[in-house]
Order: sequence, then structure tokens, then C-alpha cells
Amino acid sequence: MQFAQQQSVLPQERQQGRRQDNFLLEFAGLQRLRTYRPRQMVLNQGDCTAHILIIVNGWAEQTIQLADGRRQIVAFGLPGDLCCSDLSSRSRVEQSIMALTSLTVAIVGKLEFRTLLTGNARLSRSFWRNQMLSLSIQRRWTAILGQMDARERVAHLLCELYLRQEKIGAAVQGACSCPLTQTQVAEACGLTQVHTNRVIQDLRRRGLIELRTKRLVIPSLKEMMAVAQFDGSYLDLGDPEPTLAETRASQPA
Amino acid sequence: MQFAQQQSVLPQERQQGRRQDNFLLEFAGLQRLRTYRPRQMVLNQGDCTAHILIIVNGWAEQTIQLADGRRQIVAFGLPGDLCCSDLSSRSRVEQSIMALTSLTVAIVGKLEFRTLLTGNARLSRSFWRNQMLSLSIQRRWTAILGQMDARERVAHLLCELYLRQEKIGAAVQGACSCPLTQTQVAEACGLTQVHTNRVIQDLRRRGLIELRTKRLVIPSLKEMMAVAQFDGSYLDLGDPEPTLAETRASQPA
DNA sequence: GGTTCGGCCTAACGCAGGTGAATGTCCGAA
DNA sequence: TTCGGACATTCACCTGCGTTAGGCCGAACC
Repeated sequence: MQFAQQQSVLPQERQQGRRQDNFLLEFAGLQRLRTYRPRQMVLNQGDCTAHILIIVNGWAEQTIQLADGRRQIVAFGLPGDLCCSDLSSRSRVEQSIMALTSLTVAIVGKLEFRTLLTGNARLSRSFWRNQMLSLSIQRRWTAILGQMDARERVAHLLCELYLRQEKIGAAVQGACSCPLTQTQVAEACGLTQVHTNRVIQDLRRRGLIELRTKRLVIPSLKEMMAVAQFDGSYLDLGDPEPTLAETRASQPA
Repeated sequence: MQFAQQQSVLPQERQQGRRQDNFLLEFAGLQRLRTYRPRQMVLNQGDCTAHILIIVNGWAEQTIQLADGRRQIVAFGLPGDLCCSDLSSRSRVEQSIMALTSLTVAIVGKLEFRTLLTGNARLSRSFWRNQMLSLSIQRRWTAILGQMDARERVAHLLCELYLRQEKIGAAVQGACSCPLTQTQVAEACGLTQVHTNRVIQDLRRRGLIELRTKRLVIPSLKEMMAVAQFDGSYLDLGDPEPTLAETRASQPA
């Protein structure tokens, strides 16, 4: 099995200003690119692939589907994020990946990427930092789904999406894009679409969010974070700028 | 903040036969070891540490605590597993780590470990494989907590713990150890202790499990896996034995 | 202009699982 | 031999959320 059929190979316009070092994104911009239309599948659960993906533009969702058909969104991919990042040469992907918006990804052969990593400390550092971040987010989501009620879950998701966008310079003044349908929010939060709707309306009534036409506004991030018991430290790992002495050794180079 | 106080530095007896290559465990056996008593804290959420931990013997739990006190177990550490594996030199740990049994861990400075990784392809491969496995398990748990009901969750947890032990040669003939209290099962599954008890009794009544005095028996793993909709592929990543050509390049070495 | 389809919203009803509390059992320490 | 603490068990009661089933709107397409 391979990637879903190709749409275009033209390098896309570059991302706008990023607030954090994300060398991965810079790197990706120079690779072979592929674009997908909204709702187009990128990879299916169970496929094998010899490539890793780096999202350059747009959003993707990663879902796990159970035998009986129930689906859970386990991760959202934003620009700079990795997909199927297991570097074993041909590994089975454990989740389906679908474009949520128009999506541009860089496709890099795993073998090739591994050799690049050995030669490029900065890339290597970016890559492993990214992996750690994924794990950290995933752990947090385990806690959220295990302990929080519906309102907290939805609020937490929206906070996270806002802050992740802020990090890549895609959020300003409490506003960011949010190309998710309520059904997708539900699938990410482990709720039904009906109940998600109730919760969103409740958040709106309390003046905590505005959410319409793919746009999310959070008037008071502080209040919102209180509702969600949001503690953003899980999004900011380790040393953003390693010391000079470390630049060589830093992540396994 | 540092590791909880030390108990003993004697190298412990080695693990018994392992079914899978786990070089990490071999490696760990040669490092500085530390042991903890059951219920002893190893690290607290929010601590900074310049060390990674490799579990040599015993079980640990990793929990995330919310601001209001609710706790969720986000991972169980078995022999060969890593804790606080973020290699950034001094990173904050996002979860508390506590010994569930008498526990022996290897403590390795991150800086030191990084240099070891660069020089040792086999260690490096083991390490990154382990990281990928953690992520894979965590993703799966996101799906479990988001989609499954109580019985499925508990059954899935028990299947996973059984198979993970089988992998390291700690399960035979459908029997393995399970040093968890019902409260801990509950904290891992996002349920209350009361309801977890109901579910366990139900599983017992159906003859799916025997569970008493820290011992778990699964008479028919097949039936159990059916109840849990268990698909073990998430526990077996990538190439167990990379080709010769790859041994050098394989994981970022 | 009608039809279809995706997305949002609403309402009535029922149940899985939470809550709170009491009781039982085992076991190690004094 | 008794005491206390950790765990398991059971009960009565309640509620957050799922389920089912609809209605409304706008966009895309004939």
C-alpha cells in the first residue's frame, strides 16, 4: 500500500513567521511536497510505508478505528508536525491520516531521512523534540479522556489548538482558525456529536468562546484555561535553545 | 528537585530470559542502580531531572495529576521501559513516577546517555524503538479511553499487561503477575474503584480471568482479546531485526 | 428550481457509571 | 490477641452523557 494518489508536486508558499524554532518546517519546505484536498485520506490504518510525512501547510487528523467501527481522533497534525514518524524502514501505521483542510506535506524516505539526521544536528534535534512533544501531548490526552468531563475536555482541546497555533504564529489576539466540525471535536474528545453541541453552546453562552465558520475566538484565554484546568507546560518541553556545548552532542546526531 | 532518597546501590539480580531483543535492559543492568520500595515516589510531577531512568526490575506507574487532585495513570513501567526519556538536558517531568512493587531502576545522566547513544548503534536503536512503542501505546490508550466502555477498558488493560510481560518472558501459560490494586486499575482505566470492582467480578463470573493476590490468569487469551477488541499490533512495531545493511544507519546513531 | 448532502441544532428518554457510605477480609505490627 | 490500615465488596441513589430521531440551513449540483 502506498500514499493516496498525488495531487500536485509544486512547492507551496512558505509558512508565515514562526515564534519558535521549528527547523523541521524549514527543512520540509525544501523536500518533495504533495497536497491533499479536504477529507482526502493520506494513509490508512494498517498500511505500510517507507516514508515519513511532515506537515507543511494545513491540518490533518490521525484516527484509530476499532474493529466494530468506532473511531477516535488521537492527534491533530498542524504545520511542523510529523506523521508516521517511526523510523523503522517499513512499519505499519497504527492510525489513519486524513486531511482536514487543504493539506501540504513533505514526503521523505525513512532511509534517506535517517542519513540526513546523522549529518544534521539541528534537524535531528528538531525531530526528536517533536517526537517528545507528541508523546507529551498524548500522555496529557490520556489524562483528559480518563478524568475530565465533557465541558473540560472540549475547553481543553480548544485551548490546546489555540496555543499550538500561537506557537507557530498562526494565532493572534485570541483568534485562530479551527477547521473542525463539531463531529470532529466530538471524535477527539470521546463524546457524541449531540453532547458536543450542548457543550459548545454552553461555552458560547458563558462568553468563553466564539466559534463559527472555521474560526475560533477566545476572549479570555485565562478564564478558558481555568475551565479546562489547562496547564500548558506539557506543550513546552526542555531547552528551546540548547547551550553551545550541546549543539553537537545534543540529540543523537 | 532530585530523585527520592536512595535505598541501595547494589546491582540487582538480572532479569530472566527475554523473548525479544531488549538491549536497553542489558545495558541498564550495567549502570548505576537504585531501588525503591512499593509506594515510594521516584519522581514528582513538575520536578526537573538531568537523568533518565530505565526500569530493571519491578513495576512503576506514571500518573498525571490535575489541579483539583484527580489522578490518571498514564503508563505502567515494566522491566526494560524508560521513564522521563526526554533527552533535553534538564526537562521538567510531566508526570509523577511511583514504585508499584519493589523496584530497581538504572539512573543515567542525560548528557552521558546522549554520548553513549552516538557511539552505540544497538543501544540507540533500542532506545528509539522504545520511544516509538511508548507513543504507540499512548495513542492506543487515547482510543480506549475515548471509545470503550468499562468492561472493554479493563479487559484491554489486562490483555496488554499480559502480553507485555510475555514479551519480556514474564508470563507463562496464561499466567502472569499483576501487582495492581483495583484502585490502580481504576485510575488507569478512567473509572471509579467501585465500578472497576463490578467489572472485574463480571469478568471473573464469565470465566475470563482469575485475579487475586497479585496474580493474573487468563484461561483463554483469545476470548479475552475478543471482549477487549484487542489487536496487539500496536505492541509490535517495525523490524525486530533490521537488515545487515541497516545496522549502521538504522536508528539515528 | 429542485434535490442532495454536510453541518448544526433540539428534544425525550434511558442507562452506564459516578457518589457516598457501610461492611467484610486479610495481614502485619505492637 | 488485638489493633489498624489496605483492599475488596456491596448497596441505594443519582446524573452526565448516549441514543434515537428529528428539523433547519446553506452550498453544490443537476
